[in-house]
Amino acid sequence: MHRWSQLFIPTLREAPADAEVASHKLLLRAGYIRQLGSGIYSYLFLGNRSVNKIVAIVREEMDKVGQEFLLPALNPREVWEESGRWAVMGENMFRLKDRKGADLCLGMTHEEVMTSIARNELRSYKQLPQIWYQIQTKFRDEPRPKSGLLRVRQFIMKDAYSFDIDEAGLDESYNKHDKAYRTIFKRCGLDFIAVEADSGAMGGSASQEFMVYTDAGEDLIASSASGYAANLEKATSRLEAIEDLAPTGDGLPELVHTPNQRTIEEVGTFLSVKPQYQIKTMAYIAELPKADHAKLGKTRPVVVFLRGDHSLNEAKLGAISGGELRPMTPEEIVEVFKAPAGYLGPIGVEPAPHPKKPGTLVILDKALEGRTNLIAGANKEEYHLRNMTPMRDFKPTLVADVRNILEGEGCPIDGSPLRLGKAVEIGHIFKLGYKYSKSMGASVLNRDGKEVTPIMGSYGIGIERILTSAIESSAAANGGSAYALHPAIAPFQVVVTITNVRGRQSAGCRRTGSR
RNA sequence: CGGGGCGUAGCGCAGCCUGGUAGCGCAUCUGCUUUGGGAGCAGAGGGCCGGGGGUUCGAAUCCCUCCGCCCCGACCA
Repeated sequence: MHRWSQLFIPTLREAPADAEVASHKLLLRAGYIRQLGSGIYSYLFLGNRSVNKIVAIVREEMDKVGQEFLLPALNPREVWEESGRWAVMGENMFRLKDRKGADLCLGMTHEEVMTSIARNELRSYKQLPQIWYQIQTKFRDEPRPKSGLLRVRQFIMKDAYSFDIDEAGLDESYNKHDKAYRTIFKRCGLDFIAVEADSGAMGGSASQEFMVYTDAGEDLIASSASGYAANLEKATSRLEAIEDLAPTGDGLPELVHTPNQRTIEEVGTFLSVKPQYQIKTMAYIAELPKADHAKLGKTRPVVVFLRGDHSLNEAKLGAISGGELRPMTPEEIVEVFKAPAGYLGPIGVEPAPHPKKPGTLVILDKALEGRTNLIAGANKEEYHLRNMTPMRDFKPTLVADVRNILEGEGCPIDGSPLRLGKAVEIGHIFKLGYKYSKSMGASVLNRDGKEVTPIMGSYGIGIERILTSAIESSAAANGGSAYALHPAIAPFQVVVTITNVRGRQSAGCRRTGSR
């Protein structure tokens, strides 16, 4: 039992001006945390109690599937060189030198260290599967720490790693984590949602993020009543069928004079055609990764055709094009299209025959598949074309889903309306594959006495994010100025307060309060 | 890193434009009163005005520079 009057709980009537999001203000005001620097926070008594309770829940559930380790936060350069991430992590990694001048870094994640242990110790398939986890402080020199505890440079993560003999084993380890995570978040009282995530350049076969809807979040996710849920970078939707325009003239592409009509809106108004009957042309340059330089060159033009009222999802496009995307300069546009922006379209653009072959990568968004008689730029100043029909009048390098879905569109499972909203990621489970076990040379002997590379998974939970997202959710339901935590993660479950000091009975209770 | 903003008492702010060495609310401390919903009255303490340099008789106020923090964009727990 603690006596409030003797505790250090520095509450604030007013939130410091630096605090923007609700959880940040409230954590400060309730005396849970204090800021030390950008993205660096001290957890005071109350904050630490909550964190400890969350950690206890995480540990309890994780002990059901794995074994707890504690790895060093201070890592020598060598292991990170082996995986290639000493270079990849760039500025995000805190680096330092020891007195002898040797390079060290502060761990941002621990695939390398875990794999080095696995490599040194695991010899036989009989030792697999293994699930090793830890609850430890991570360091990341974020480009922009923000929103209080939501995005910081030092935070507590539960990170777990699985080693299996084959994919079936990985599936099992992955599913165990999926289950454990759901239990953990439920016990913490969170209203969470599991979404399909972009596995990105890491090249894993599956990846799931656990998200909590909140405006303070940085991700956009879509979900529907059917149970479908996905990160916007992955989300697809069912579109209502559109009855195409009737062809004009002979039904073949027909030039229309459209002086000074450049945007979708302008052309639409000018020709009295809604945006969904138009083709939007987007022009990018992909700065390709070094591995592709020999084959595809340093950069390649990427041209995308979208439905007029749709917007491009750069993450989806980036996954297809590879490399970093940037918009074309006016000069580059003229080079590729032979026309200035405002009149761009498919005709005359030379598509690469295959995504892996050099040349302009031309992508037709799936939403335009099967459409006919669309309006598009003519690649000729002051002209557009009617009757444009994809695949008949032009062929892209490939057809792909590269658009952003919109709120209310039908979900791909049963067509029920999609809810789109910002969310915070509280956990992520990820089928890693062989990336680290291979690059770092981990292997075990299989049943046949042959050396095989174990397959890995990695799984993370942001401890503080459980706290912050819980507060964000509660604050949102209370007008932003108040919150309540689930007893499982609240610093205290019961506070006894005397409301009438004159009442002898209650005054006498002072010393007998319970936890 | 690019763009925007801020840095004056523990917290929230005013003063800066139109230089004359600092003020308000809350909090804190003392005393008295009060006591069923974050008390009232009276009094008190507390400020390197982010750091350094410059202009000036004189700088919180003007100029230069550095530092820090927040917000908007590329990352991820």
